[in-house]
Amino acid sequence: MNNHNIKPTEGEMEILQVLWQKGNATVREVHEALNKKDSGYTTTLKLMQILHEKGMVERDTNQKTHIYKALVSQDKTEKQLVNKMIDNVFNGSAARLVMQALGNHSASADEIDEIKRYLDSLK
Amino acid sequence: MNNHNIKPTEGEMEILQVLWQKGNATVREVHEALNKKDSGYTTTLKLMQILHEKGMVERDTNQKTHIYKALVSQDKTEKQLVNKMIDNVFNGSAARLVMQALGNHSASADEIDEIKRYLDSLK
DNA sequence: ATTTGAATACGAAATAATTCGTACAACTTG
DNA sequence: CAAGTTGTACGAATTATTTCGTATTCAAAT
Repeated sequence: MNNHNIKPTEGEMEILQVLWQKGNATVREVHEALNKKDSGYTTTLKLMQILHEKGMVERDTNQKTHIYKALVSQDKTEKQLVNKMIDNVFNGSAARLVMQALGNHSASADEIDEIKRYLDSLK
Repeated sequence: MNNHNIKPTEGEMEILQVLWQKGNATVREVHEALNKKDSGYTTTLKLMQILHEKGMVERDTNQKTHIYKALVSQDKTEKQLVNKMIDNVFNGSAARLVMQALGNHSASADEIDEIKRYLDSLK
């Protein structure tokens, strides 16, 4: 099995987000998308280089300005983080996490309908 | 407002879990509940002392063996972590987190039923 | 061609988190 | 009561993560 123990740090996750959203991007684009006032350009660069070392992103170095692209799948990475949270925080109960997530302002009526439809499709 | 920026680390969370579950416990009880083969008793002790410094737990020091109890609410702490994940990982969409959590082996048929009942109760 | 600006490389400092070693205090119990 | 056991205290080592400083390269503009 391939992508076994990917465990992006928090900083790495922020960058992966941007790459997933944009498809591919330069360091500057990522840095600006993140719009961090508390850390500089070279910090973002370094983090992206680390992601590359770890094999989580690839980059095209044909031009002077490298272009990055995520190699790890958004879906798998998300699942991994969610599973980790289910284990660490909710004692293994996916249901408890779901209910905690829904007992939130964040879940609108529309979202709830969407989830119900999804649940039905699982049957 | 009181509990403003609680952000337990991963190790701290594990301990809080045990305290929430047991109501209160000694360091040894927590350490054994965690059953970590890779770190010793004094590590658990230290972490619990840090939790105390940070005001997340209280302890009864009347006996030689101190008895710890969580001060932060399980519900609030869980909500905080879930909201953080919704923001950081799912771009603000609770629904996406829920679906990711359910598209898992971890969600059994029983759990799915339970969630459906819960969703109905929200209407 | 020289200067300037924007990029990468990368070691190392700064910060955060975990883990441990060891001193010492308080209770067994033989 | 002496010896062993179990506990806390806490500084310091270790490890992980983030951040930065600075050298260097490349390309564009003067």
